[in-house]
This record gives sequence, C-alpha cells and structure tokens, in this order.
Amino acid sequence: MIPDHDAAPKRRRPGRPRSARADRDILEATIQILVEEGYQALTIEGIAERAGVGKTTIYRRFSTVEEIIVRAFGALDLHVDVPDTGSTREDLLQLGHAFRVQASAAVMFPVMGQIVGTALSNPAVLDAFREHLMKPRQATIRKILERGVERGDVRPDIDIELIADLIPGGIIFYKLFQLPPDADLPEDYPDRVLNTIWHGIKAE
Amino acid sequence: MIPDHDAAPKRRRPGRPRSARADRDILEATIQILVEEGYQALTIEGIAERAGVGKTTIYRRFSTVEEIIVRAFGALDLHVDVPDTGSTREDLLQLGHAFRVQASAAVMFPVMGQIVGTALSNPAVLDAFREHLMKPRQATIRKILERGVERGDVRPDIDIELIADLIPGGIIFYKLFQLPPDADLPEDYPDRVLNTIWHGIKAE
DNA sequence: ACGTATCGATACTAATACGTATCGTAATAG
DNA sequence: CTATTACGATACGTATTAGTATCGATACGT
Repeated sequence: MIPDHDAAPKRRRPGRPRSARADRDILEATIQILVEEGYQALTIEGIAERAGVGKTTIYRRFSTVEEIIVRAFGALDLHVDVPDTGSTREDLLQLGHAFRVQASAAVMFPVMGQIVGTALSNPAVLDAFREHLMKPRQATIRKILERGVERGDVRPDIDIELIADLIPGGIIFYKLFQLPPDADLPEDYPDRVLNTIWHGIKAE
Repeated sequence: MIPDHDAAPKRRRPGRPRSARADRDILEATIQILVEEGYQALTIEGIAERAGVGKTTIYRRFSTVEEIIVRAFGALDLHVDVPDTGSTREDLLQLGHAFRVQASAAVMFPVMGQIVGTALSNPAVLDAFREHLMKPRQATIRKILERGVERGDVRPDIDIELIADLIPGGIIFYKLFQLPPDADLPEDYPDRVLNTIWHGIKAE
C-alpha cells in the first residue's frame, strides 16, 4: 500500500466536483455500443457522443478505451441468486433457465468473442470480463455442486471445475456458433444440456 | 444457373495471367496477421506489405478484407481423420488429443473470438469459419457416436447434436477463458472432459 | 466574492487506412 | 511484334480517430 502523503486524504478538493451523472452515462454508453455495434465501433469519440459528454470529460477519467471497458464491466457486477430447491438437478436447471433470460447474459454473448480477441494485447480487459461476468456464474455452479456432494445426491468424485466450464462453455458455443447471430437460446436448451451431463453428476 | 454467354468459357483471356504465388501469399499473410496481431490489425495495406504484393494485386482479387478471410479459411480446409479403434470411448479420446495438438486448432483459438465479434456485420465470415474449421470436427464426433450407437456401446437415445457442441464448447471455453492467452491446453484435459460426459454416452 | 476544477463544445494536428490512379516492367495470346 | 493483362511501387485525396488545446459557463469550497 502506498501511504497517503496528505494527512487528511478524504478532504475534498477545491473546485467543481466531477459529475456522477457523466460517470454513469459514459459507462452505459460504452456497454450500449459494445452490444449494438461491437468492439471495433467502440471509440472515445463515439462514447462521448452517445453519452452526451465532451471528450475532455472522458479523458479526465480514463486514458484508453480498454480502461473504460474494464470499469464498465465492473459496474455490471450483479448478484447471482443461488437456487436452493433441495435437489441438485433442479438447482442446476433453474440456474440454466435464469441465465438464459438474464439481461447481463444478453450483454455477454455479443461482447464475449470480441473481448477474447483483445486478450493478447489487453489482458486486463479479459480479466475484467472473466471476473465480473463469468466467475460469479461459475461460482454458483460450484456452490450448487458442493452442496449436492454434502447432501449426497452428487457423486463425491465429481470434477467440479470441469463441469463449471462445460455447462457455460457448451451453452455459449451453441449460442455463438450454431444459432443465427440474433436468435435467442431455445427454451429447452438448458434441459438438453443437463439431461446429458447429469449422468456424470448424480450419485448412484 | 446463369448460362455462359461465351461458347467456350474456359478459353484463356489474353494478357499476363494472375500469379498463383500472389494468391497463396495473400491468404497466408492474412492468416498470419489474424493469428499474430488479431482481427483489428488486419488491413488491406498490412496484408499487402506482409505478402509482398501491391495493393492493386489484392484489389484485383477481393474488394473487402472479409472476402479475403472467407477465402483464407476455405484454403485452410483440412482432412480430419476419424479414429476407429473399435471403442467409442477410445475414439473420442483420440480425437480430443489430436485436436489438442493440431496446427489448425492453434489457428482457431486466437481467431475464433474475433470472428464471432464480426458475425453481426459479416455473417459470411462466421459461416466460413464454421464451415471450414468447426463443422469437419463436429461431423467427426457425430460419426463416432453414430457408429457407437450401431455397435451398441453408446446408448441409443443419446443427444448427438448436443454432445457435438458440448465437447468442443467446453474445451474452447476453457482455453479461451480459463487459461492464460498463450498457454496450451493441458495434456489431460480431453481425458477430464470425457471422464465426465462419458457417463451420459455409454450404454448400460 | 473569489479561486479552482469541471462541464460541453469546438478547433486543431498527427496518424492511419481506404480506395483510385499512374508508372515502368513482365508475361502471355495471336 | 502487337495487344492485353498483371505485376510491384508510389502518389494522392478522403475519412476517421486519437489526443491536446481552448472557450465561456457552471458548481463547489473558503
């Protein structure tokens, strides 16, 4: 930790304070452009225009688009409800169906690919995506499975980490590569996924 | 079909013929840039420079970068060997391990994300990617499973299409989101995937 | 009231890429 | 040999974006 040189670090600086409204508008415009027009269309000028702020206002807060993306993902952080029906199979199904209709899932899908593409030059962007949009969901899968192991309806030698990759991976792959770009996931897809992998999860 | 107006359509046009060498160099440069620098770095001028050809030579053949990509993916088309060991489980394992070390898989991974990102504006690019790089592999999984159903070591009510998404989806997801961008897939990953989903595949 | 920092807006330079045109040269058909 | 087309190289005008500078106006502390 770097110690604050100022004895009263919380003291307000003089002058007009930064607009919280502008903060919010910048991050919202960023996500909107990312979803509607894609990563390549994400420029500082475009964000400024859509947010209705001056470029100065953005440059005062960020130096690169990537910094803005990282912050915007952080602001998207959402609470994922952990279903608890008493049945692991039912818990996973509910999670799958919730994911299918969640707003932030709609954000994830179009953005995902392009984010991965920038990982080589901008690991921080991928990290933020993983941290704020992927990990919370994978953690939920893990929790459900761990609870199932304790309860006894999940086999104890299960490869939890793998399943936490397999479920989202299969769904995302299907959405990105098999469906038309604008189509939603079919309603029964979570059921199909679970029907197939459940055999490897359930206790005998 | 549009009938040829010319009676002898194959007749050579006068003048210097197009260089097959230039054709090849353009497509190779395209794949190289895509893998090494990413989609955003893929420009006509960049391709021309790396291929050592004039921009004219490119514009004589293509009008957009996307056209070049589509053609380049087509040229990547490769023969996928279908393992046939007599055991479905062993066939799938061999396929997984072959995929792990294949050169074209190394092309797929970095490119994949960025391709998906362009799908909205350029469906043809996604189609070419799917057709030439994904479908051959998924078709192989299907063949192996169908053979297994006939042989009887695969349950007859299996969801083949789903498994043909789940296996590549899980592996790709792990590679893109869980591993450091430059890391290879661990040697035992295909085994882990198969250990988990095999329960839902094998006949009782 | 005064000092200071932020606000949106506008203007500007530099860099990059596109797409076209033109050059002299090379390769092929007739 | 002549006509035709392709070649790599270079130059050019246009468009987009980055990043900085400047403007008068605004909001806050003292």
